[in-house]
Amino acid sequence: MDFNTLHAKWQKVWEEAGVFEPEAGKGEKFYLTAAFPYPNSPQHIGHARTYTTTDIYARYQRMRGKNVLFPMAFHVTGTPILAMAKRIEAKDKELFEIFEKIYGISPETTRTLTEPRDLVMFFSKEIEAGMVEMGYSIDWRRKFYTFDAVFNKFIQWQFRKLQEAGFITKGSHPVPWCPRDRQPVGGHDTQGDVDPELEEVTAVLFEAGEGFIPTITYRPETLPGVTNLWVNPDAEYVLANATIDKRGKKLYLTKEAFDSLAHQLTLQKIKDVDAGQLLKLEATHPMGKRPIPILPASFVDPATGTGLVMSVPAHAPFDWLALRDLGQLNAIPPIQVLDAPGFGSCPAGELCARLGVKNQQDPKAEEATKQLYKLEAHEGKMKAAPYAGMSGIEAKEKIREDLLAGRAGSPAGSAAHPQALSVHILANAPVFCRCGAACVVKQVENQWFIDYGNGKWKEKTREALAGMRIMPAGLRHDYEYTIGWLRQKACTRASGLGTRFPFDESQMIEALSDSTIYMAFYAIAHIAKKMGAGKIDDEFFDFVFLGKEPADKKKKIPDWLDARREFLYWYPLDSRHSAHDLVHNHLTFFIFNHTAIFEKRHWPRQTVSNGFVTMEGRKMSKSMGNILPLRKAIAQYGTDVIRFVVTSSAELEADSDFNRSAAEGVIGRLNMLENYLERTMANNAPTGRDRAARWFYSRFHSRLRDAARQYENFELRPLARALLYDTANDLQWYSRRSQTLDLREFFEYWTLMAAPFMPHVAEEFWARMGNKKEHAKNSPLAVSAHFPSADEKQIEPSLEMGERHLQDVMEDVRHILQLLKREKPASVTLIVHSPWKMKARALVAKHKNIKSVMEEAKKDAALAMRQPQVAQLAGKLIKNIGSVTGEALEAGEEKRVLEEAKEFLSSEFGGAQVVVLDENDAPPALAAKAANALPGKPSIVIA
RNA sequence: GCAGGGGUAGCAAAGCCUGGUCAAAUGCGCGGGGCUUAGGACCCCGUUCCUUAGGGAUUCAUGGGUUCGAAUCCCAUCCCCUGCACCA
Repeated sequence: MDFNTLHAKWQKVWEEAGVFEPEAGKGEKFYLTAAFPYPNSPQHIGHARTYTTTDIYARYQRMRGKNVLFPMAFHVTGTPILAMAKRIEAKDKELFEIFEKIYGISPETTRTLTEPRDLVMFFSKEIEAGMVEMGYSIDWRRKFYTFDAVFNKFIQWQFRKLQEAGFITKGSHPVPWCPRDRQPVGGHDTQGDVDPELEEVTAVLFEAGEGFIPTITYRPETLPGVTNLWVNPDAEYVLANATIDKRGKKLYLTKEAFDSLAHQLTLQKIKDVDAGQLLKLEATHPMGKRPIPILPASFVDPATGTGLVMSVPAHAPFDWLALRDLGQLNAIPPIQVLDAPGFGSCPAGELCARLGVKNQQDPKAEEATKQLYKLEAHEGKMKAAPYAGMSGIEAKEKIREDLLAGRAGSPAGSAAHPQALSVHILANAPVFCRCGAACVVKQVENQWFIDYGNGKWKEKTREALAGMRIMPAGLRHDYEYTIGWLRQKACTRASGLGTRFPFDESQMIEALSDSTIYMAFYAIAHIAKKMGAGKIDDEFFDFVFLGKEPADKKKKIPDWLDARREFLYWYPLDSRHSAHDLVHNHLTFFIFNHTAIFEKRHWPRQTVSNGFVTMEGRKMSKSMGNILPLRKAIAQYGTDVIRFVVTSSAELEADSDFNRSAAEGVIGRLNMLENYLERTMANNAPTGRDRAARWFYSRFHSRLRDAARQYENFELRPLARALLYDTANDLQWYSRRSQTLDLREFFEYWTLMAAPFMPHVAEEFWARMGNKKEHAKNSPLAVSAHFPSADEKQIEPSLEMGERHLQDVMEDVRHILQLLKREKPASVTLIVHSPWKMKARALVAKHKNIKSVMEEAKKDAALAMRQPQVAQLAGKLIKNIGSVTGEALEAGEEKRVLEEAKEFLSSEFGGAQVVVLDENDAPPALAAKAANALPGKPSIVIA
């Protein structure tokens, strides 16, 4: 089959028939959407997973007779496209290389894409073409871009609604920041695409000299154990005035720390301070007011934190090592704060000794630190009041709180000055901006938020969630958890494409905030586009989405009514699809915002999240260069093959793998099916339903029976397996077993069963079978045919069991031949057990112990007369009790199966004579053998 | 740290909820055979170890437990993966 001509051929037919352009109001609707793409590069096979899953569902629902709407648009909001355009303008070598090597875009083409809008149009066209080639049943009439003027109006309306509801707030907020570009940095702005990670830490303030020495720590709970502070003797320090809570406070910092922290604290330099001067000072412990000496240490990095470090030698291996290196361990004895199991009064020292850590430069010091932190956090018990008895983790939180409130160590709990500051750092520092500057943390003022922390809103969202179907079901917990911890979400940025923030037009609404209710916009997108942005205002949206009458009734022109009708018809959204990484943000925001804006009857009904796609078992990444662009894959393997592999090689929630051999396996089986179809259509195939044919149809119809449920529940992997692999194996067995080839009925049903997965192949098969169908309900096109239900009359479990029995017997015969090292036996005699053995088997299955079996056996004439044999048989059966509890072939059926298969068995065993006997009819010479026959296991005699 | 998922034969991956028919599906890989001038494709058989009659032994991260019986249930331990936001 030539897949490339196949998809073009049928897509044209579908387009002409307009099957993907549903009209509102026609019958029962089904509305589903998938997360729209961000067009900053062509899509790869990973993107195909979500869209194909969505499309399979759409096609299935269409075959259930629903009026299905599956629209698509482009999400151009945000900064990455701007950043990319800039890089192209700067002739960024790496980017040009990625475009050329991975996506096959020539440098000449790339060079022209310096305008963000051109970039968007270039890639969105590419993506759209790929989606069309994939056969997605999308209604493209509703396409839009999130920078379209009409869409801007819609989003501004949404934000005014949020504002009215009290969900928009303003405040300050820490962000990763490039001091040179004076812009926030995301992962796409950094060298090596590193995501800057923010972390909140505690800077403890020690009074010293003219002001305070701030030291940043992850372990405030060890503060009572501070014996000294560390200063890097080679670093340059400054004294700076910091404004904290509108009060000035003088802080000592390294120059590097000053430059970095100035972005999140209000700092003014007062003067330079020599490290030597600092070393002469003495600090005061914030909790006990005891004097703390200041000592030199080389391990202190001037660029990390404040460039000054507190020393807790009892619990921090580095501190202990540094003190030892200075020879000060005796002069400054460690102070124990936590009791840890297996350790004495100085865990850090003891651990360093155990691990043989040489000095503060030894890499093993790092390991010791990790080990000890982990142990003490969980199993450590605080010694000092008022924290005595708390674990390390509990104390950490408590002490931090007390320090920030200025009440640590003061029994009265009097809130004086804060004894510590909360500071953000880059946990994975150093991170460099593409411009080369090291990134810092900036406290952005006047930042706008959507307040997902609002309790009432959370409640409403939980209510919406409770009414939704979540696929896979296990993710419900994740949604609940996310709703719980969501707080204020920064919703604006200084730059980017998209929509201007209505309450501060200098700000742009960021990407996760303008994509929460756009599914409603699709419903009216084609009408809004026609009307134009100039004719659209808040009253329009109020009317269309909320049913609120405009002040001036004359505004309600037909377009308004049409839009309202479309919205009421399509909403609520029946199914929302995305990859599972969006559960924690987008999908939860989506539920939140629906409850904020829309009436309850318009809240969403379902979300479906799928895993990613790996390439030959490895994660796809630019750096590994193993990204397979979708359109390249289509050209190579064909649309339906990709659709099938990406959706069926793993459970919905797991990552699926795309690999050559899987794709080739699918192609091979499709070719085989096509081959069978040709033979079926050739009309000279011997028809008629022998035992093997009935077995085949029994199996097929039970699969078909399960298929509807599997489509509905996204059990695509087992469904796909049944559809292709198991069915192919059955076909092979059928054709090996039987002289007939009666597959017309199979193909009519199979084609429709496979159509959601492989619409092009299905359409082709459907057409080749002619326009008169003999079994399934006919329809001019498979795409709009009715999904068939199974013919349950053809499902015969005993037939399947019989065939299974035949295979078991064949396996046993083969095993024996192997042991005998024989290839061509002269004869194979199969001796079927006596009827009384079935009775005995039933008793064993019931009682599961010999004693009861024998008691029951006495009551049965046939068994009572041969008690010793019954006992022996029961003993044998009980040894393998599992095989007895299952169903067995009825009496007589076992022999019938073998009798009917004699000829087949003979040909399978090199023409041997095959004889089937009853145990009672066995000749005396075989009597001993015959006695071994068991239900389900005939005695086999090979000669 | 918090939350979630996982560790099964050479690899991938089912089975686990509802214990027994599980030496454990299926696909790939590998070995043998058939077909073929040969190769490929395709078909058949095999793929823990032992076994000249369909049998036996030891396996499902590790260690314990429950049970007549555990890959499946319970406890503990070790290891791996993902997300934790202002970023699409």
